[in-house]
Amino acid sequence: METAWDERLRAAGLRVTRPRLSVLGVLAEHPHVDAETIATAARAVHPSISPQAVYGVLKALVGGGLARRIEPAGGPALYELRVGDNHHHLVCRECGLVADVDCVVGAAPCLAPSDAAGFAVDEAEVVFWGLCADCQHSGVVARRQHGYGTGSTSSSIRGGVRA
Amino acid sequence: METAWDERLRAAGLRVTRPRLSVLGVLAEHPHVDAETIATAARAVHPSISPQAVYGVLKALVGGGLARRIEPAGGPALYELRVGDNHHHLVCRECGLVADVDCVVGAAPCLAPSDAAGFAVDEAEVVFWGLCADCQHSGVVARRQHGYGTGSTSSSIRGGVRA
DNA sequence: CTGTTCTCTTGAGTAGGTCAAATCAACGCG
DNA sequence: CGCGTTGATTTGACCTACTCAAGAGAACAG
Repeated sequence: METAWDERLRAAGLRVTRPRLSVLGVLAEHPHVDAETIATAARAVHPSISPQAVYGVLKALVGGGLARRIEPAGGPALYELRVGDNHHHLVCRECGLVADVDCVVGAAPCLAPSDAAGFAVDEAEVVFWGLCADCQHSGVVARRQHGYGTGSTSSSIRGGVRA
Repeated sequence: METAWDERLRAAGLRVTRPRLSVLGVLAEHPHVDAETIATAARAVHPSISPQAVYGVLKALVGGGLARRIEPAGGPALYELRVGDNHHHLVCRECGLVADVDCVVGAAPCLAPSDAAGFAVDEAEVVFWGLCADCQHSGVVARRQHGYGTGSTSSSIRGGVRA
């Protein structure tokens, strides 16, 4: 899938650099990943990339509208390339797996709270919490809760299922 | 408002202690506060309370179903006493003010994503992002984004408007 | 009043970021 | 194609929000 990242970067007013292309490559392969995982995976392509560079790149991508940042409670921020289509997320309490869901009730009714209390709402963020198919069959009873894992310096790539 | 916190604590299988009553008192006055602010306010009532005690108390309260924890992206966790009624939140991007909103479309339609992708969903979390009435009139253009404030060791009490 | 058990205090440690200064590379210009 | 400007990356320090562990202290049943 030869995407023209060059053009998209330039269109956003950003320079085309190796670190940025590496990060975009990782994001294209793994729908929902945290910064650390991105750094690890990107290093396979561009070994000299530093963790802070990843943060910088991600901030630039989010700022330029090429990526979106989501922050599920109790875990690190995740990044995805799917932007501008108002979709939401399913998060597994047990393993952290994230899947996309299209907007619940059509276009953007989520943008209309029953009573906005004077707020000018510009975005509605919806997160569905539950157990993914695998974890349901593992007999586990939602241990994850919130709090950072049991010391496992996680770096597992959390693939996401497209809804 | 003389609430029988004693009974509610005991009903949840928790002991009745001074720190717990102090924290409950603060939460009753301020609908959506972070742990640090709770600690500061609680110290006015019970000076010897430690920050860690506050974390412990909050964990106990959440575990016992007396409080709820919400974690808006880009900021510290907030706690509230309103539990068990499936309501959602409006968050101001500028000042962080949080207001409650009742469930958008009646009972719990939020619990039915269009395609659950095999997940067993047990909760739907909805956050509406925008600008509160005050910040709209201040001519500011959403500077907050995410990231911890400009060094101000914040302790401002963020009151919440009941929707 | 006494003992058990839970809770709080104290202190140390951690993940997941942020910010600033200096080096380095992209790319428009001639 | 080389040059300079400007933006990107490296390097390194720092910070917030939170967790865990060990011991002292308080709550409550008997």
